[in-house]
Amino acid sequence: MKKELEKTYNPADIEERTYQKWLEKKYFHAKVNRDKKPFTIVMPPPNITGQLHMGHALDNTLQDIIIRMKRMQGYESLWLPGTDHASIATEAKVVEKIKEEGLTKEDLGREKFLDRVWDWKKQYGGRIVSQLKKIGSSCDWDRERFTMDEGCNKAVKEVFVNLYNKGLIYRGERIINWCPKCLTSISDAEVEYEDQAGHFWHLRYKLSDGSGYVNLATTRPETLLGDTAIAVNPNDERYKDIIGKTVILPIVHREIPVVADDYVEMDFGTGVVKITPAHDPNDFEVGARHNLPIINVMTDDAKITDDYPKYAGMDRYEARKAIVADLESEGALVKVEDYNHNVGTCYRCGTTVEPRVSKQWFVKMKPLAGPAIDAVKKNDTRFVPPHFEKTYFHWLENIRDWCISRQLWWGHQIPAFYCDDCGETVVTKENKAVCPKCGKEMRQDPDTLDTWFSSALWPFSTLGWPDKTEEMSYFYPTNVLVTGYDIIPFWVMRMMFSGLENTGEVPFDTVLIHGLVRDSQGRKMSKSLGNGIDPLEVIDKYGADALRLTLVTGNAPGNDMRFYWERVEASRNFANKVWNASRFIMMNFEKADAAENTDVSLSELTDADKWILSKMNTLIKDVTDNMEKYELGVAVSKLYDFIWEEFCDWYIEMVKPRLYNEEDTTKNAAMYTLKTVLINSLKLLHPYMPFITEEIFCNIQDGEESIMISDWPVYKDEFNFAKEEAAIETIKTAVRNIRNLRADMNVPPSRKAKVYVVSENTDVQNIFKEGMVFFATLGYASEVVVQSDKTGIDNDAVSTVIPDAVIYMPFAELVDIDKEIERLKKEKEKLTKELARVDGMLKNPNFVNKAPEAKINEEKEKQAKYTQMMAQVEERLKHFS
RNA sequence: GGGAUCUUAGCUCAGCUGGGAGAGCAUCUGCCUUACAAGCAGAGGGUCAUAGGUUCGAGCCCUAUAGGUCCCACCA
Repeated sequence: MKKELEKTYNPADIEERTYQKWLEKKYFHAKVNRDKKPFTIVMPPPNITGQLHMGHALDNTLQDIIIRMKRMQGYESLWLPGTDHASIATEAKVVEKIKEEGLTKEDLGREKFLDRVWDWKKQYGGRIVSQLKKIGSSCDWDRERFTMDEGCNKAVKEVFVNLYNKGLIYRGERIINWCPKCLTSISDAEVEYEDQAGHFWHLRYKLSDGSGYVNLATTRPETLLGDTAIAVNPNDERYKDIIGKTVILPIVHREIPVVADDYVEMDFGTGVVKITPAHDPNDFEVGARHNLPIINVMTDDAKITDDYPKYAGMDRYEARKAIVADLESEGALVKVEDYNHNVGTCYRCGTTVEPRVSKQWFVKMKPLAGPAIDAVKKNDTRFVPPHFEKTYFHWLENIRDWCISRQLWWGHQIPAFYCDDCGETVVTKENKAVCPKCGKEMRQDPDTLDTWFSSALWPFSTLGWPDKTEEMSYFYPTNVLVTGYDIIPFWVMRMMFSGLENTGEVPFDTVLIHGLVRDSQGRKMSKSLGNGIDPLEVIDKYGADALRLTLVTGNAPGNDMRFYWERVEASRNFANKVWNASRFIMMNFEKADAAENTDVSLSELTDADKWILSKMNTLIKDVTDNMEKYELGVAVSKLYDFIWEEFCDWYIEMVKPRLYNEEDTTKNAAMYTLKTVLINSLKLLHPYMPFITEEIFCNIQDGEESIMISDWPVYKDEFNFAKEEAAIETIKTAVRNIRNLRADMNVPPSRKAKVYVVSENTDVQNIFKEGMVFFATLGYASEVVVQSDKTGIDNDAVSTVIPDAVIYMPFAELVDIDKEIERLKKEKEKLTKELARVDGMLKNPNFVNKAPEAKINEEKEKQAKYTQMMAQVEERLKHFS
């Protein structure tokens, strides 16, 4: 035993110093060690632009809990950290920054701009990393990676070339989602739809042959400039005769055909749709089916092109107004309705995306999706909780090709080269290419890859792939991936098919899904609402352990949770409880230093010692089981209850008289038990609350240098004491009943009472004779008498019935007969109800015939117990009536 | 339109493969008992959304209904 602990737990100074110690000792570092089984978690890399938020705190706490347990269980445990280059977000940040200097990307040029981004990364990219350390993350920082480092770049090129050679990556002119603010294409998954109030403009088109007009409606009149047809349903009787005719497009006065296509819904609007293949994905497909021309009417930043001088340079919304006005003056506008519709927005900046036809690179998804679906169907990878595999299947089964090229500079440049002379394309891992046809030096595609392309390779690129490294063969496939359900389509899915395609194996055997941390009103935490809670603020106020505990208690995997300061307070209180229990134990060790480290044989243990050791033994088993099933919340609540209730409120209270009594001969046994239970509890708790457990462990256990590298507790048969457990539970019931009686009668603790225990059962008598001392300390008894009948007990004494015994307390002047009768009646009522239930079951022939025998016996025992207690209660009642 | 998920104490949520309804906070009562008032001892509070079904037995399994949340698709 070293030094005395402070009266309350103060996390601030302890956390910093403890984390430093762990780092110095290299406890987080994992090596290839063929003598041990590996356990691997690869951290979802936070964006370098990011600041730690509650989502990160939750995600990393879960990972840390798992990896710390596995490390203690003796696995070679690797938690590999890293950060993501976040192309759009980072590029936007740096563009913003150079704007302050009056510069644009183009002013600087690609190379200099990228230098600036790397500078930015150097300066701010580590911020999130140091924040991760604050919550106690035990990752192997020696292996920290970055999605744009050399190794990742090598992996990216390898994959790109492989997929290209297999025909799974292709370049094509397609309609894609374009963000006019970020000035890049984005993938389908990166578009977020939101309901927006808009209008429905009803227009009138004149048939070219002068035979009449056709009415149609649109939410985007400005795209009319690019219309190349109108369409009707082939089965629509109303329009049968105009199919194949042409109409005059208003304003533009272009002659465009009327085509028939199943895509058009007869029941919606007028049943006629204008077709703009260049600016609507559905129209694009209609256009493809009917060989319609594609007319792009907008520039990169969503302004009308110079092809339409009247509107040139106007952005889409200005142009809309101008065109609507012109339609009206031309007499082509029939009416305007209010209309709500879903609009796609860029998930990064919120700008309305503009569907646009352009030449991009795509990954052909169908052939890759199949194996990814099968792997989960075969349970090679399983989801926790399992129902998220449905989300996963849903996405993969309906997947479309993945647009992977981005018109950005920050990212992995596409390893494709073009010949400006002959148009030849070469895809290669080399940094240069010469045209195989005309020998000319080729120009590399200026675009970069979707950030998620490199993230998809993260579980193996970080382990050295494509090289055949030791790490790769030892740590891969990884064990568990921890992430939020919102990331399944972006990332989990893509890692799955990338892993299978490139390594032939699933990248992880388990996907542990968690929910979102919301504010106290259930809203998503967001910058715009200003309702976010900074985890670092929580750590400052209450400590990292309290934050971690708050994030994992009372929450089932995959469910969202609400953040309440009150919950953090409760966690902090628990930390303090653990602290003080430890303090109590250490104080007693100091007093009795001779007793310290004395080996105690099992025969010296009292019933109370055996009871708590037995409980602890069960706890070890349960907590380990729950944790291995990733039921982290369930596990920690069992721990919490055990430590607070069983250990602190019962065992420590029971053991006090032994510690305070100089003569007591079982003191060693008590000390041994206190220490054993405390150490084991601390170990089980360590993954959840690493700092406080380390601090206490190191103070109490001078031999070992860290709880982090100590052994995980295991269940031991010799600590299984069923009989003693039952005995102490009987004592606890009796004590609780006595306290109840006293509280009912408002007897202050200062007023002690003589307690009689009457039982005919000698086993029960012995239990109470052994446990007499507990009645004095826990039940405020002045004297305890155990006897087999009521001799010498005042008949008016208050009483309480427990199985096989009646407890009497003579409080002559305090007894309120009416109250006593009321209480007994309540007890009777309760027993009557229980008996009715048990009797009902046992009288039911179906139950007796069909229920398992163990269950029937259990009910029979209860029946006997309740019947016996009922008789006692009735006898007491008879006396008073 | 399709799918997922939720509905349990005043509030926020647990409840693992079906076998006597739980926690934290809040409320009420009594305690500064030499580890802890960030504490101790007690109390009250629930037709487990509704209606059926399966079962000896349902908060848990099945079906339908209502309400909430989320995801996907989308009618131009």
